[in-house]
Amino acid sequence: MSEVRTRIAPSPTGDPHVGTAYIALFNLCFARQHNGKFILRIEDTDQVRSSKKSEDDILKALSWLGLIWDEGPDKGGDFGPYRQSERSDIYAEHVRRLVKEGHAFHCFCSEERLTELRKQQMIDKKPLGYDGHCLLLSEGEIAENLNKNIPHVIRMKIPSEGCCIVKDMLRDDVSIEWQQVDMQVLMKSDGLPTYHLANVVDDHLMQITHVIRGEEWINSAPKHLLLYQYFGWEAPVLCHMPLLRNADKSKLSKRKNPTSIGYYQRMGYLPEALCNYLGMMGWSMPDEQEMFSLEDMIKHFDINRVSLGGPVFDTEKLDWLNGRYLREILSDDEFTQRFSQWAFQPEMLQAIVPLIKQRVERFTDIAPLASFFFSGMPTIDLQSFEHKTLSQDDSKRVLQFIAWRIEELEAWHRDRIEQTLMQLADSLGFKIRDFLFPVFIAIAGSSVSTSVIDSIAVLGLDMTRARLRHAIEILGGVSKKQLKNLEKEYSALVHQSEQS
RNA sequence: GUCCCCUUCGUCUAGAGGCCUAGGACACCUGGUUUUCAUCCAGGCAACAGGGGUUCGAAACCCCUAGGGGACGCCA
Repeated sequence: MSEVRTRIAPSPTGDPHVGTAYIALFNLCFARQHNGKFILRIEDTDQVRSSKKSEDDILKALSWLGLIWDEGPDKGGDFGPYRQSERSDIYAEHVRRLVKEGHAFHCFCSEERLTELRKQQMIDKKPLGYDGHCLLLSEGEIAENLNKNIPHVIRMKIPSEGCCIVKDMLRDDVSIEWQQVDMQVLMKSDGLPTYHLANVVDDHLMQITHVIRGEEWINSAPKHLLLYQYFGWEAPVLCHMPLLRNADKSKLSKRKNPTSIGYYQRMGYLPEALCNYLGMMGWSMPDEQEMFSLEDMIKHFDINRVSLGGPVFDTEKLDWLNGRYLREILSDDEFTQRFSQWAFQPEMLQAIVPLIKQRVERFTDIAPLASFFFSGMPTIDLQSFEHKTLSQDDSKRVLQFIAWRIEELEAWHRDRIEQTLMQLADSLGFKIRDFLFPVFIAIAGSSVSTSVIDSIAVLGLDMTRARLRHAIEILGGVSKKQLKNLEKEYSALVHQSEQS
């Protein structure tokens, strides 16, 4: 049998996600266990949302966790380039081939038509998907449309009947009717491929033998399998892992949980502890040992020990594990070293110094003033939020709106944050000073502190959101009913500001 | 709405028809150690979603029901 090759294929559209690390870990273990290779490929075909910054962050985060790849955009390999944006020609060529061989077709349908179509399908209680409108176009009409430069996409053809059997390493064969499968867009109107096409082409060209990915992909597996068939390629073995969950069992999301790897780094978790913890999500060592290194995991890895129930990503056990690493594994010297590495990161200090410099008279003033940058959640209670004009409900509302507002920011820059907060204060009709009061408490634990906007910029999205959420909980939390009302008010607010 | 997947203590899990009166761990509670606290140690609480089969025997295999989740984008 040929060499085992697995891959992780993150899309650089935000902060590095623990889910990415989770899937990377299992791909890495599987590959290593079979003396195979583990590949990192960047799926940046979404031109609008992808960024180089995010790509760099992902590479850094995975390295920090010790999840090292053998081939990737930064270290090359025999099957490059490993960044999909650099492989456009390859996809274009493959799409041409599919069209020529009659497996794919041009589609000139407008967005409006598609939206309308979906609406109608919903009413008719039919599966949602493309209706094959452009399939009826004659060659002449297609040529004419192309000549006129009408924007178009390429869609794949799907058998009209029968069903597709998806084999999976972890479960029984999954059978999905072709009628349920959409005529997926393979190439967007910007000429770039969609995930489905790029993924299949790359996995084949990069000789990936085992695709270990999240369960969310099961339903699109038929499309992928069909593409392999169209191309006449052998499909890799598929394996769909359970999804990491929020406490309410929904798919792990940043709205309900901190999901960025950077957050856990900043919260003072050791990479080996986080890695260990991810390893016990849906998997266990044969002897049920709970503390194990990446090497241990690779050595004893058995993909069949993956259990299918979606594990709740609950940090209580991570806390306990991390504590054990800290006090049982690290020697005093190592502890010292690791702690100073964590605490004295030049980047972080350089960001903080300008904020505190003008407020100190001695170095001893620094710790009390800046400790909140290095802490987890601030110690605050209901009394902390007492204010002469702002009620606790006001505070709660302000914090909730800010939490929602900042997650919509496309870039995390001080000025953007400031602008956003000012706008929000304005549209809520609060004085800036009053408006920022609960924010100070939530972020710094005190209203006597460095600029809260700069502090937010330094702390980052996930840490900020975690503190806002923490503060909201202290203020009594938000009931379902309240949440509904707040959401209503919020969307009205956003609507209003969009119009002005 | 349509389809797909999943279901063991609150949480992570063990369990491959008899070792199951269901084991371990976190959390929680109690006690001990400790000048305090933490650590550490000892103990306790706590689950096979429900119903029907198959079988001498079911947590495990099959069916139904319920619950949860996911997918249904020119996002990945």
